[in-house]
Amino acid sequence: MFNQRVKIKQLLSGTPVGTDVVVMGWVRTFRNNQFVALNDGSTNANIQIVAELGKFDEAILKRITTGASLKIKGTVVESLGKGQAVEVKANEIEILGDSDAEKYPLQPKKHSLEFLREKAHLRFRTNTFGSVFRVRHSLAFAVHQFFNERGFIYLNTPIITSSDAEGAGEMFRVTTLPLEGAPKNDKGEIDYTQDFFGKSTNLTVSGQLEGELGAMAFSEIYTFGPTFRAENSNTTRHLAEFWMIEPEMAFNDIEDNMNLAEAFIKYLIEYVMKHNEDDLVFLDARLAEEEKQLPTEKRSGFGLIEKLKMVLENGFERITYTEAIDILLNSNHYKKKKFTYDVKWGIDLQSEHERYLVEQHFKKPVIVTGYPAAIKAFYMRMNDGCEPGKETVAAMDILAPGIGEIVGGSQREERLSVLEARMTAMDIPLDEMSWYLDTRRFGSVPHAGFGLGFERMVQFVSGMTNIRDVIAFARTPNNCEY
RNA sequence: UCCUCCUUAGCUCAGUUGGUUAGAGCAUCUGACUGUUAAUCAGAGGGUCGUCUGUUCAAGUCAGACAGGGGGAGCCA
Repeated sequence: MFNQRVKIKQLLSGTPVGTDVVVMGWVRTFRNNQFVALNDGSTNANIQIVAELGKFDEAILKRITTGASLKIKGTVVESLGKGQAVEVKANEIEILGDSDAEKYPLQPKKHSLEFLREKAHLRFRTNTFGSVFRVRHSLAFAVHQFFNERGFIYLNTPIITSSDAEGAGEMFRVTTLPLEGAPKNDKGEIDYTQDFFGKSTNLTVSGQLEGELGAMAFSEIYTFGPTFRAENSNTTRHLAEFWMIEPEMAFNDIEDNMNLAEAFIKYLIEYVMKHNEDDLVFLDARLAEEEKQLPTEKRSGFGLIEKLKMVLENGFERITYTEAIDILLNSNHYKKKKFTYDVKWGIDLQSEHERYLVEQHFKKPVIVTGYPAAIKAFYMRMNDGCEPGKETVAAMDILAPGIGEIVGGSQREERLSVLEARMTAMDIPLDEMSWYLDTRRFGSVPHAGFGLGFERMVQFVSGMTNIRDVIAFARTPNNCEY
């Protein structure tokens, strides 16, 4: 058996002095021809390997370069140096893989995130991305644990869909038809009956509609999978391929929905604070360093861990859309005409408005409910007793400081006639959506759900400002390396 | 897609009003040192100044187009 090694995280957290160990990892630095800082990704902390002078061949020592992989047999000893409590005194050094020092792009120094983005295949070996992706893993694990503890069924909704009624964004087409000379029908349009599925298909933009079908049997389900949007979005918070978590709960209304979403976000944060303390401490310091470079007015004013604690300790502010508009209209910001976009009832809130509410006014996450029906999707439940012309739906968005919309959800329209009327008004073909409408025909119940953008959650918890730095291989317009 | 800024050594960046042979730190290589902590010290190599076109006696520097990237907006999660 090759692998009898001890992971560095475990080694550093209490392997007794005097133990013989096997350690493997990649060289971060090699100092003084004697001291190797070795890292295996289990933690940002390195184990110091000591190669005593004269004990090893010069030829072997020459091959210990940044990025090379080593297998070390040695003994755990108390360190004579100051930087670490223990170190491994090497008896055997095996070079598993060489790393040409002239070509290896990562140096023991600070690199820009932009540079590392172009070296996405190697950036996992840096402290920042080590921490980010360990935090991402913990968040993913916590997602499953949270729902599992509450009896939710993990439902895998399809990646390829024929439904194009969702309206969540531009879609990527899935086809096996040739680009040149695709078969045409009598109308001169591409004949999708000859395509692989016998119809036009796309990559999913949301698993929600299928998720609702599951909720109508299991009571509570969640999805957690990749989602695709072919929007030409070039921002720090959009990806063409991203991961989304979409719980859907029967016998739940909009308030239950908000309660669950808030509990969920807090659970995720709490989990990471408990299991990734070292990584958060590192990311906290990294963010503080980054913010030092910013002009004062762009700084968040508090640290990463401080922010996460504040979210855990304080409830999310809950306001209606109408209240949000009033707050904006009464703000000095508005009176001094500092908003680029005008504020009045009926508009979709612009990011500057959301940011004002979250970052200036409340200074904590805000849940906005009761949006105008005209600006929201067909499946959201019409609120009863609205003033004519001011119809609202039971929608809710959770806005987070620095990220903006992190959750979008709603109570769904369970009344068949109301839903059909809305779909007709919005030109959504009822016959194609018959399978969806069946949920309202056969034992319809009040139900609700939401979508949480996983990468935005990772951004929020890690403090990374660009979404491309919290997914392993980012897909954005004009960028599909690896 | 729109607005805006940027592109000089492997990386991070200087480069004055257009003017001789384009610099620094880190990295790399060579040597020294040997309990170092992004080791230190000495020396060396390393550049089609994003690409193309133009203005000019002369362009890293000025202008235009294109490409790539950052930030912001819209769309949203």
